[in-house]
Amino acid sequence: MNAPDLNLLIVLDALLSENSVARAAETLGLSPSALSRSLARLRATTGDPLLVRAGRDLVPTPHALELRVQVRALVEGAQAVLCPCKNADLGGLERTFTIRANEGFVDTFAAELLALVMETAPNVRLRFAPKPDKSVEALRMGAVDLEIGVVGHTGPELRVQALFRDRFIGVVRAGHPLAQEEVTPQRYASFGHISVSRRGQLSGPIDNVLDTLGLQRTVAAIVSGFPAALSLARDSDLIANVPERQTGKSRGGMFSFPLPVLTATLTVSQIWHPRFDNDPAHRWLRSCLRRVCATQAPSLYDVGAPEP
DNA sequence: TCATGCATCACCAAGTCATG
DNA sequence: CATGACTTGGTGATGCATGA
Repeated sequence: MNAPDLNLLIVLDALLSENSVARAAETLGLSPSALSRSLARLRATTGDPLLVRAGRDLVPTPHALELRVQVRALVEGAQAVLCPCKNADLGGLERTFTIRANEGFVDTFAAELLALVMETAPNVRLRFAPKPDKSVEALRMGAVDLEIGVVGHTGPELRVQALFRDRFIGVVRAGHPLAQEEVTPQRYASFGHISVSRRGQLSGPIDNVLDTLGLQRTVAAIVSGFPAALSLARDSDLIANVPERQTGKSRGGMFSFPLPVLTATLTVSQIWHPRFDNDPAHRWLRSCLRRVCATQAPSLYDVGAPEP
């Protein structure tokens, strides 16, 4: 039996990352011709064209797209095996971790997390990326190291670990008429609301609950993040509905109240790709996040799962 | 139409490995 | 140890697609 040349995996990984023979060659320090020949061997080995011409560019075949994530994980796994001690020395570790989290989480936890990280690994940088969407592709491709959020439709292979529970509360400006008396569902619904939605959705779970009570609220504004909602509420008579734990630092001087309608609590989790399961530096970062979240939300930190 | 960028092919050199 | 087959990567040439 002829064993396949495993070096071809590295070539395939570069090709599927760049979608270009020339750029992949540059990445690997080879000539375009040498890489083109490697691509020919890959085609012969897999029995699939893998990349086909589309005008001036190359585009991956469906089979290549299927292989992309697997090949990336294999190459990174091999690199981890061959350099196992590279990341074990946290004091000398130089690495940038990309954490995708909403602004509220960054406001609340980033400073303490950074302090904890710097204590052990002074050369590590944290990049907090916005959440334009909930695409799992960035986790799969390694563009994002950790995702922080409520688990939705994640990829089946992704690892999830609960960090803390949160709940939505209502927030209005100081001196708001709502703060003068008990907040009943009727009074709550009678004021204008600010909806937080990246996709610009007008209604959500709160509307469903109000609907069962025969009530309807008016959403006067839609914003993409919780800090923006609080800022708008501070200067208007609108009600912002935000998660309690992730907005603690931004609500100073405002009136906060439990929602007068029953809504589900949120479980905020850290989510990562299994390729990082055994990466010492990644494991350490996950433990730092758990520690910070446990410190900042001790009464709610009762959902933690053991680190795999 | 022509310049440019890109992938691929033909040919050559260097290294590896099996064989006598 | 010498030799030949095989593999891999480089150079240069070629063909194709695109945009000015």
